[in-house]
Amino acid sequence: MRCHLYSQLPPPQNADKFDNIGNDVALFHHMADMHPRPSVVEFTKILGTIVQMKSYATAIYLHTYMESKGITPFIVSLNILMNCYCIVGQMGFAFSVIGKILKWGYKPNVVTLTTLMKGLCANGKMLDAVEIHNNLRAKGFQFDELTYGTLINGLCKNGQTSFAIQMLQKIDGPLVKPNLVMYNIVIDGLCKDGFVIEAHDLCSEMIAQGISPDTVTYSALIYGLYSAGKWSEVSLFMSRIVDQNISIDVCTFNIIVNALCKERMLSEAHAFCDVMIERGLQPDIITYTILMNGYCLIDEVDKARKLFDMMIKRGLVPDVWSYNILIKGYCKTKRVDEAKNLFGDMLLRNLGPNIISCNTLVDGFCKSGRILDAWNFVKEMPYYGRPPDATTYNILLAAYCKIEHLDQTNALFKHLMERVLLYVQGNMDKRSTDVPPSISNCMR
DNA sequence: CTAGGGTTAG
Repeated sequence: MRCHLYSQLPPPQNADKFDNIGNDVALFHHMADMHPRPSVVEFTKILGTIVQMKSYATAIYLHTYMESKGITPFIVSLNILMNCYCIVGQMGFAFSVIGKILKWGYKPNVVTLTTLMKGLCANGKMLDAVEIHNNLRAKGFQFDELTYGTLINGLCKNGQTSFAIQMLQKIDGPLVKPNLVMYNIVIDGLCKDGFVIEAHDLCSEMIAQGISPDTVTYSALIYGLYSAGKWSEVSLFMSRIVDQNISIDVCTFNIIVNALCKERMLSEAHAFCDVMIERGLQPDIITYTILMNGYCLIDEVDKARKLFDMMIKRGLVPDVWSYNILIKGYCKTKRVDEAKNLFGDMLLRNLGPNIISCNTLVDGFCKSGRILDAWNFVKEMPYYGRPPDATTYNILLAAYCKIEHLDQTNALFKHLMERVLLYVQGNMDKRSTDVPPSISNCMR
């Protein structure tokens, strides 16, 4: 079976990004053959550029290549290598970089250890990170403010906000002091945990310490206040921001606009966008997506579509999220064919889909009573690079049970159960290999 | 002179 939507896919739009990396790789190879050879600092600069472009595997490869060419790495290039292994989740290799550092006669420095700890925090080894800190601290190793920022963030993101607060209070020494970034992380953590009052108190404490809140602080607090339904406080903040001309960025505006949209206050949301534009800030793709979501929430899909088209006219490239919101809006108002058209549009422009786009459509077909269309679409999904997952089968089963009152002799139901069984078995054999590698690389 | 910490939408 072949799907024509898939065969019409244009070449990947990030092709020139690959070219840039290709240039860097070629330059790196070329430099390795030059006489006299450039210093390791020059090689390291290229590694840094490649890491900036998030091509961690390439950076790892080039460092290995460098070593094979007899170029002695130094502490900075090894720290970059450590960071790459941490980001791709290869913590075993990350630890082996410590061995390399010692082998070449260097000592792991504060950057090495901070990078390693960040990797541990991000890969479910929070306790190991804290333990490394405690052990080395007991031996007199001096960490800096970036280390504590990393650890405090790790604690908050791993559901240990109270521990993070303890750490924040404990580090108040002559060499390392709590700074704005640390406070912002904890304030955000408290807000996300639903402790808005405590977050607000911590903010006051921070101000008392002589640290002024910035746009990140305001973002976290406003997000927390509106999540907790504290609307009078949110509007207090908003009017303070407008009256005192407090400098905030697009991100903070987006949080406010989102809060207004969730409350179905679309005209107020538009008014806030105007304030934003008056202050010289351009609405970005997230602003548009938030507004579109607001219109879909009140079933005004055509207004959402208008915004979508306007956004494209302004030269912004929609992403898979903005498509998904509009697809969901069409499905919700039982205009599934328009949703499917948009889905095809997304495919042709090579901007998706992801599994959520697919499941939204499946759900849309089901909710419109078109279970056969839903089923046919599920069969197409592997050709879009998104084979059905557990959610897909949940949607189908729920819809089926509702419509057919669980007639177990029905052929479609039998077929569906077979597929569910296959899916479960497949996941037992090889977890997380849902996406075939061939077409998954252009998806997000 | 090259390396390490924080915020937003489904």
